[in-house]
Amino acid sequence: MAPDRLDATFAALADPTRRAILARLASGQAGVMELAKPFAMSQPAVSKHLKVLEHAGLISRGRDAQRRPCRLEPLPLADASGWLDHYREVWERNFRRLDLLLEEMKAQDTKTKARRTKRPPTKR
Amino acid sequence: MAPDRLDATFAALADPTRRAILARLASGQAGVMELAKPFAMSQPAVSKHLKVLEHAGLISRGRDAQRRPCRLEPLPLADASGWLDHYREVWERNFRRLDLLLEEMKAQDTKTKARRTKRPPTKR
DNA sequence: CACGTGTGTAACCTCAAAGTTGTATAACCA
DNA sequence: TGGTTATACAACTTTGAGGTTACACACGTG
Repeated sequence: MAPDRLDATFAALADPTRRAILARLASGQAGVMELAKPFAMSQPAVSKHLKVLEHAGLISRGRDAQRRPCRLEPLPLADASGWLDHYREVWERNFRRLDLLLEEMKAQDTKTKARRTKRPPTKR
Repeated sequence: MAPDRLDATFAALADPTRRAILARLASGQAGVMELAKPFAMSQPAVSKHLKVLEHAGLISRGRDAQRRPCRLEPLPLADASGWLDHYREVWERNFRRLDLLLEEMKAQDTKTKARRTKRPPTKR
């Protein structure tokens, strides 16, 4: 799973227009005009979004006369999902191990020690 | 789950430096200097990345003397993961229903019909 | 108090993303 | 053939992301 691939996938997903396009494509393939209709934006703009999605491997395109229908390509979604799940799992394992608490205790200890060695010239 | 929130989350995850920071934080909280060490980049640059992550709600920050330790905040990860899983599921359901195949058959039929009505003046 | 350390902020540069309009290409339709 | 439809491409503008350096501020230490 190349990092560049994840870069492209997450960057593609960061735009609400592109997520909406993917959502639409989840219910079947569609042409550019059909995809562009719901958006207050020109057709070239949508074509650019499609190019981004295609470059990220999230969609692929076919031919039907002068139309270039788009279809969803779920593998990059699976990769991204895998990355997220991996780190969520790691985090939860660490949370269960109470590493966080231990680190906070250590920090607290350091602070206390520091305060202790600093006390002498203060009020009293 | 507001769309802006997903925007911020995915945008934050689109940068390899930030993903690496999150990976590091998965094994416990850390200060800015500690996080900056592995990267060929200045401390302010790392601070900017941390600001992005914090704004996306992916990390939160505490106080330990002059240090501002960062800790992973997994909820946005769960949201993003949920979005991905949802659309993967929808896509797979559609795939099982063979919608794709049906649409391709329909397209094929249209093309055939068109070719049929166009034939007359051609060879034969 | 003076100093070093850890961080945040400001001003700046560069580049690419996201949109626009206008035009070209390609396939169907009359 | 000429016209319409679906799409791509090119050139341009604006905005923001990601990096830099220089500097300010807060806090613990000698």
